[in-house]
Amino acid sequence: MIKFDSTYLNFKDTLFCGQVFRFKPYKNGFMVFTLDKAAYCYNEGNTAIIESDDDNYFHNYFDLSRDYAQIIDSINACNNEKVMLSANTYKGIRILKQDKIEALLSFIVSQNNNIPRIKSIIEKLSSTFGEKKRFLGEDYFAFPTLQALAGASYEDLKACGLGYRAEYIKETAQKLLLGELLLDDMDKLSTTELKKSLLKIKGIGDKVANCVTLFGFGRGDSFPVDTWIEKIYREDFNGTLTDRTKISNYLVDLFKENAGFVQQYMFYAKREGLL
DNA sequence: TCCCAGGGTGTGG
DNA sequence: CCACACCATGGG
Repeated sequence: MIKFDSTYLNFKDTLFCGQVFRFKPYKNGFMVFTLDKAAYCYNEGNTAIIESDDDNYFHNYFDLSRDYAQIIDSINACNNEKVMLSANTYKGIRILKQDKIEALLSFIVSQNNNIPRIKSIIEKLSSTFGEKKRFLGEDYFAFPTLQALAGASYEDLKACGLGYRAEYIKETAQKLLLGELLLDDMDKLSTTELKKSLLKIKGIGDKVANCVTLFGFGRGDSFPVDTWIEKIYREDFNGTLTDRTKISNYLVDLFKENAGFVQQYMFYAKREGLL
């Protein structure tokens, strides 16, 4: 069990802010699934509590070694009211350090899709192709192995709701399985070079690449721009650019290594109606 | 029925 | 380089 101050760790906001898709309400909090692991997470008073069978893994997963007070302080020096309001309201969000492969495949699913459907597709992929597991008396399914996804038929993949993304998932799983894509070797690349490498994968454009560098590789100098962020840029930054790649580059340049955190605070704030 | 969703690819200019 | 049709699917 892990106990942690809840000032910068709010499970509801961290899970619902759109960075992750495998979790469900459970008792006083949530059950969170990643790869083949599970954790029961809840806030109680000023304490955040994580019960799992692999505390080391979840300590890293929830990014517990990072000083979020420093990030919030740094953002509060930016002199932009909308940015500061978002960050201070949702300072309980942490950027999860997700598994690279799970993040990459999950955000391929996310393209031109909405969050409830992304969740349901990934759940169905897991229940169809993943190993059945059990934690705290609850059944769940592990994220599918590369072997399972690479060997799946398009028919079975589409039955999970993937639509035209089925071929992206299968082809990417095959490349990962065969070692044609070595994500761990890409850790040493600069973020610019890393994005360039990810863009070579069919099904990954600038937005998904930014999600993978941020949520899978922990690169703060990423700013995924989707329809919501484009709206924020237009309405809350009074921006005039229309090309999403240029908008992303502009915002990364503005917030540097904290860009990804700003992105997530504001994305959630916009969706929650705060902005 | 059309529009939208954490967009991307392929083609034609 | 840019514009635009098209890509499955389900909810509003």
